[in-house]
Amino acid sequence: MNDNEITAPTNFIRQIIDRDQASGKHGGRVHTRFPPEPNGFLHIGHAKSICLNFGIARDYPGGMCNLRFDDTNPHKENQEYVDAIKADVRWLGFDWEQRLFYASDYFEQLHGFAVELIEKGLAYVCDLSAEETRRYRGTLTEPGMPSPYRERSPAENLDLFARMKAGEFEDGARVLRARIDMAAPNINLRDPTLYRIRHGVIHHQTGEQWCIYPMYDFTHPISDALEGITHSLCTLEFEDHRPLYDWVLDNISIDCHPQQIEFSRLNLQYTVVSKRKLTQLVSEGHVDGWDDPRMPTIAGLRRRGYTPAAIRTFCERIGVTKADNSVEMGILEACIREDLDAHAPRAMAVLDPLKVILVNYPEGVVEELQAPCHPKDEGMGSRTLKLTREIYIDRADFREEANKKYKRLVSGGEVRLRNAYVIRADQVIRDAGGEIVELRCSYDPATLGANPEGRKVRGVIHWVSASEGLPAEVRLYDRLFNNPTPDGDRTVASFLAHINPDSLRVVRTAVVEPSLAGATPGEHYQFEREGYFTPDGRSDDGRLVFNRTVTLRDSWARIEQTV
RNA sequence: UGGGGCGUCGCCAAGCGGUAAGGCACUGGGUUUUGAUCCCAGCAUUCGUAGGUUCGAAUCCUGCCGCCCCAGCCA
Repeated sequence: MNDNEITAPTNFIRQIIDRDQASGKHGGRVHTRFPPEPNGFLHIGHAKSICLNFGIARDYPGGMCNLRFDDTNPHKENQEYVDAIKADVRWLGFDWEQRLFYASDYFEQLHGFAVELIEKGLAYVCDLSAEETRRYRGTLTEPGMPSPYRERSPAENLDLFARMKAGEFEDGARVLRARIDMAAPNINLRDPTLYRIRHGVIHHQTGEQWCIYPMYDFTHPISDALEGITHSLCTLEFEDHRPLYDWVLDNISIDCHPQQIEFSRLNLQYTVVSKRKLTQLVSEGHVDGWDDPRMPTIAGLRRRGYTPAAIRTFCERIGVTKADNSVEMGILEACIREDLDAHAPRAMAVLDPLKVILVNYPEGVVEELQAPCHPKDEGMGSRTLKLTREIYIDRADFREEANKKYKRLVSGGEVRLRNAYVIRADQVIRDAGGEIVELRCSYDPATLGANPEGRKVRGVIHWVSASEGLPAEVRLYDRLFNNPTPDGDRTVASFLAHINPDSLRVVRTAVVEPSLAGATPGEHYQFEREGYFTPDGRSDDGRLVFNRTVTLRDSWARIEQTV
């Protein structure tokens, strides 16, 4: 393989499409769709589907991808979710152009196809209760029993279905069912429900126009066909539904038959990617909302400081297969570090301040120093640092004694202040309790942009002026769960048992360099030696607030443990 | 014990009968005013397993084992 060759995304679905293109299937068209149900926020698993569907549309000549809300269950859905989903898809960098659809756009047509099935004797109105229906369905190993209403005439079914639509029956009193095979080994084919009655709900798109709502298995294939979808991509759990998808299209008068292809959903370690569980985290207050930076939602990742490019890279890296998977967080983290390392301007922030007085530095002087915003990208310009007699360094960057592996400040030792001078620790000041409260250091005026002669400094540490620095609140996030598969543990009652109590640490004492005064949400910074951070508005008392996106890789952490 | 899927390095994943890509992680070494980045090197005689077909099998066939999904008037 050539060095410069970029491996284009390849997966079994694209291979199928390649073959279809070669054979002229679908007239050479490639048309996909992303069909979320607006009953929650999009999460990283949806991002995989979005990147797959929109990515295919982008990469094939004339390819298109629709955004379609699968809104057939008004009970759980609402406009807030519709709006959030649209915003998230756009933010991820994808465009459905003029093709924004709702399954509810097709309610009239769907109804017409249901009537057609009834007329053909392929659907019937069933009066069994939900409970009875379940009993009649049989089990995984035993065939079901035909409903007593299965042999109703088309005329009677037509009449009953019309009255269902007219609102004559209560919720649950009757349903419309496909008439397929009650003994089918595939349970989905045992006369599945096509329509149910739902009174008193206001659908976010159709209001109170309907009191009967079509089921997914009936709606989805028809919606796909109506939109001219060529490849209908969905997750593995729908594999068993494919015969039904095909049955619907084979038995109604429609001239398009998309191909359903299933792929495995994403499982991300140390989190949950199930809308039900994410909803529970939000509704029970375990997190602050759908956009809590610990959530694997698109909104949460955005607020955490993830970029669309990083998420897209991630989706490309994890690939698309039919194998069950459990993706390590490390892959997602590597993607965001890669993006931010190249694009985030650098800054200095001290999270756990320890005051340092530069005893030989003049009082009252504010020295302006220029520092590059990026060590490798001069185009990113520079910012002004302000050095004063009193500064802060991080408590972890000083030790009274340490072996040679410790490359920071030690008593009597020298270290460089990043982008500034070399200093030497001369004296440690303690409070009554013996805790170190201040360091007296001397700086070497000859070391600005130059190494000291004849000596070697141990390392480089970051700092912020005590008087010129800005107070800030920094939120340090960790994994939301302390178990790699919180929802796969059958020994606990609920995945909630694995919530990490330390997933959020709020640091209110941080001080950041003055150039960050105008930092705004949506920006990304690398706080040197600390990690990547993104502004998150202001605290109640007006302090800057930063969310930690991800730490820097830290090989010292490992070394330190072995010392 | 019905039906549908899946099993290639710690994780993800190429491979599609010609003799195991790549990424993440990990381990060494180099550069470095971020213990970051970057660079260089190492990291599956083996593809769930047992047979078979073949000059040749991760790729084809058969058996076995393991894991996932399905009994909503959810999607």
